[in-house]
Amino acid sequence: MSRSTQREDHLKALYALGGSRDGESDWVSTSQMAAHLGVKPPSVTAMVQVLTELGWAEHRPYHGARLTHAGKTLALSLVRKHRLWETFLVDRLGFDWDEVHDIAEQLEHVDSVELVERLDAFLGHPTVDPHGDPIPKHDGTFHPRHDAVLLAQLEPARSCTVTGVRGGDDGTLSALKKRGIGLGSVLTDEDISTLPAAWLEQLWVRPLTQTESQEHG
Amino acid sequence: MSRSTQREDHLKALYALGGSRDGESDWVSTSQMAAHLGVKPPSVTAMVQVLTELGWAEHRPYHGARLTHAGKTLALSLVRKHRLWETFLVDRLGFDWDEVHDIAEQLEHVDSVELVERLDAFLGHPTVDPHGDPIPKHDGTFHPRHDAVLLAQLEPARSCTVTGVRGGDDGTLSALKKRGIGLGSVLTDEDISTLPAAWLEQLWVRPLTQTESQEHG
DNA sequence: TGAAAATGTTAGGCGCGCCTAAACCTTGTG
DNA sequence: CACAAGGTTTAGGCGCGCCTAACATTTTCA
Repeated sequence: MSRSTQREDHLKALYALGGSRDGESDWVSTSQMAAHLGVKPPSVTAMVQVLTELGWAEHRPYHGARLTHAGKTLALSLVRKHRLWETFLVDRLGFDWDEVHDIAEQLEHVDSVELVERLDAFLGHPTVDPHGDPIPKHDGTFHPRHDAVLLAQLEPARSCTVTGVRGGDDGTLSALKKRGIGLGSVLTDEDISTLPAAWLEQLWVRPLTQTESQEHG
Repeated sequence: MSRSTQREDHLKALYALGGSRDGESDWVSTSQMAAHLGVKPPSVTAMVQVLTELGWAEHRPYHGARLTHAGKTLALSLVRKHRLWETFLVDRLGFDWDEVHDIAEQLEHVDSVELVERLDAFLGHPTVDPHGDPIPKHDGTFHPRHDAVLLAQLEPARSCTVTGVRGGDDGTLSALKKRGIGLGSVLTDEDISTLPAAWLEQLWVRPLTQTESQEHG
């Protein structure tokens, strides 16, 4: 890996585990990060110290680390790259959505601003990736996830359409694929009751309007 | 860089400097490789020893190294990846041919057989890259460079069309671009006499037929 | 509240790829 | 044919990211 690949991965972990809020990022423990990255905690401590020196994170020993504003900007640019590549792999190369994560992981570390911007244009400036996750724009802002709620929060006896998958490890994705569930799939009340409970917290959905429901009645 | 990126780079250097022949590869000195790779000779010696243990190269101490058959197969698959990515960057993303080498260099180390094959299909199974260099097929064979000769070998007073650039460092490529020379450019006898002498050994061309010449008369 | 358990950091060591310096061929020439 | 000159390999050391073991702090709960 290039000198900075590991830094980038730690930055992304910090973002993934604590950085989602609009305002400040949450404090994240080094063991959380270690688990996420497949590495032991002392390695994370060392790396977090490097990130701190670079001005990308703050570290409160024994309490955790979080991104600075600069770090968050950088993390967003990595997320952007990752999601653009996933979009390319699925939309243009025909991969299934559960096959692209590892490849995108590698592609995202390719260092060229020009490449990202041209890829974005080539793909038609997409706003969501194949898992329904929003793609940050060049300036770090998002197209927000409009009407979507987690399936668990959906009002009872309501049909809905799938707009995204939270977390999105390849195992879950391929299980979803096996049941024929993808972006845009419509789930009726009955469908929902047969789903594994774990998925209730993972599926982003948009409630269907009356008229839409009737079309699928 | 991933653990094997360096191995791959040494393999490619070995191929680039000595492995072009159809039969056996030529012996290449460690200093040649070092210069090519931008490292010092002792580093190359160490790496060549690793490649030897892996069965990808042979090493005659104080004389040089060369690829084994297995090593050559691997090197060809790297060349294939590199040229497919260059094709993608130029044909699909609209890069100029002198901008793509460094990016392709990074992309080529992405590890996924499936990715390469899908990229190949997406590009329509191209046989030459944007510099006119042939793209090895999956099985390691080439579409040979049919009628092409080096410009230096062109019979006098003959017009020709450019089919490739040998070597192809970005400096030469951008100089060619500045003079409006690209793949498919037609060079008349007069054009040729005004070119820098160095280019005579770098440009692959195909002589024009009588009829073709008249069209450009 | 104060010890045990859980969590986090520091110390020290390892592999990898790189370097410089020193020892080692090979080759070309007197 | 010996020896100087040049290129090549071996020796030894460094930075980076990772590990385990030992030490420090926070948290939990009797």
